[in-house]
Amino acid sequence: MQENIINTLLSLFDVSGNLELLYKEEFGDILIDYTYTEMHCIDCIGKIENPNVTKIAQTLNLTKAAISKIIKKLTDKKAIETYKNPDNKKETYYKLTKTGKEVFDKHLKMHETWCEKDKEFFSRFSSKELKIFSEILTKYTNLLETRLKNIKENLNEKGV
Amino acid sequence: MQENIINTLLSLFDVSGNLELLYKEEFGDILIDYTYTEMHCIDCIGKIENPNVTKIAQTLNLTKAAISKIIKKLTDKKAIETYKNPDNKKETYYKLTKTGKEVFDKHLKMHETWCEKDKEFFSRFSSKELKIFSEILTKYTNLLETRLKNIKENLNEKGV
DNA sequence: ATAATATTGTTAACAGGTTAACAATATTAT
DNA sequence: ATAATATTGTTAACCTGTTAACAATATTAT
Repeated sequence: MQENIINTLLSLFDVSGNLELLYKEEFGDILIDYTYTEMHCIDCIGKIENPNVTKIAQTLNLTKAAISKIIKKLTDKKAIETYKNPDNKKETYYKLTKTGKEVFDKHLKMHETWCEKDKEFFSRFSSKELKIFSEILTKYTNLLETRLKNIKENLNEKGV
Repeated sequence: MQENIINTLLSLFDVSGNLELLYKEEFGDILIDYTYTEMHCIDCIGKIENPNVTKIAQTLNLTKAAISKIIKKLTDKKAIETYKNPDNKKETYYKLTKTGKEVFDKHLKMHETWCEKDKEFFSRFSSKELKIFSEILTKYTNLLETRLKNIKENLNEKGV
């Protein structure tokens, strides 16, 4: 049984590497002008408080260098614009333009559609079953997340 | 509840994008001379029958171009060598050298260690709970796998 | 106050993948 | 048999991310 679960998890990991493909075929029309990451960056900018390169990078689990480049593209596409805090000359913040807001809304809609599909799938199971599933899944995910976080912190410390 | 599960799945997908990091910190010493994909390529060559670029690509869910490059590196590192079927001038097959076999064995060992850790985690739950978890996880994974397969087939057809 | 340290965001160089075009060989249809 | 089609594996050009080095600014310790 456990062997079984572990193999299934590996398959799931494998599939998840191609989530972008699923997304594209589902929402290709909307995604035409923005890449997967660009859209998530827009989502992030629309959601967090005073987003700057560093915060976005942390949220999306990417490097600042990567975000820096994406920001440039989004600026060129006029999806975002910058603003500053007069007390801080170092940090630059971003907000959505009208265009950016439209993309943001479309993405929200996509996300909902995605969730609907998943919900339909899960509605087949009893709430008791779902509770058990959710509990184990959450604990397993937390385990991996914790391990990852530790590794990343260690890497940073070594960097110092 | 379902919302909850969906979000957890998204977190898990996110983590799974960094599996390589977990692997590296766990098995860094062994991985020093071979990248994550190179190792999986070696694993593949050790496991499948008459492996050629095409088969390996299918197994690892990568393009032939990617495998072609990795094959070159593994050949340079003397981890693999080629052989031919006298009846077929087109296909080239690969097998592990002694060095390659050593890497293969190490990888098997790593995989076992990985499984042990997971098993330890799952041993906390009752077999009834695990059964439910396994069932839902398998069905969900199959759903995604099927959807992905269809998309990839469609892409190929468009290519024709 | 000032020196030491840390943080922010950019850039160049690189890594590892993709797509598209291709030559060589195999397979299929006629 | 031969022509049309498909498959194999390589390559060049590209894309998206990373690491490492950096200038500019903020923060902290003395």
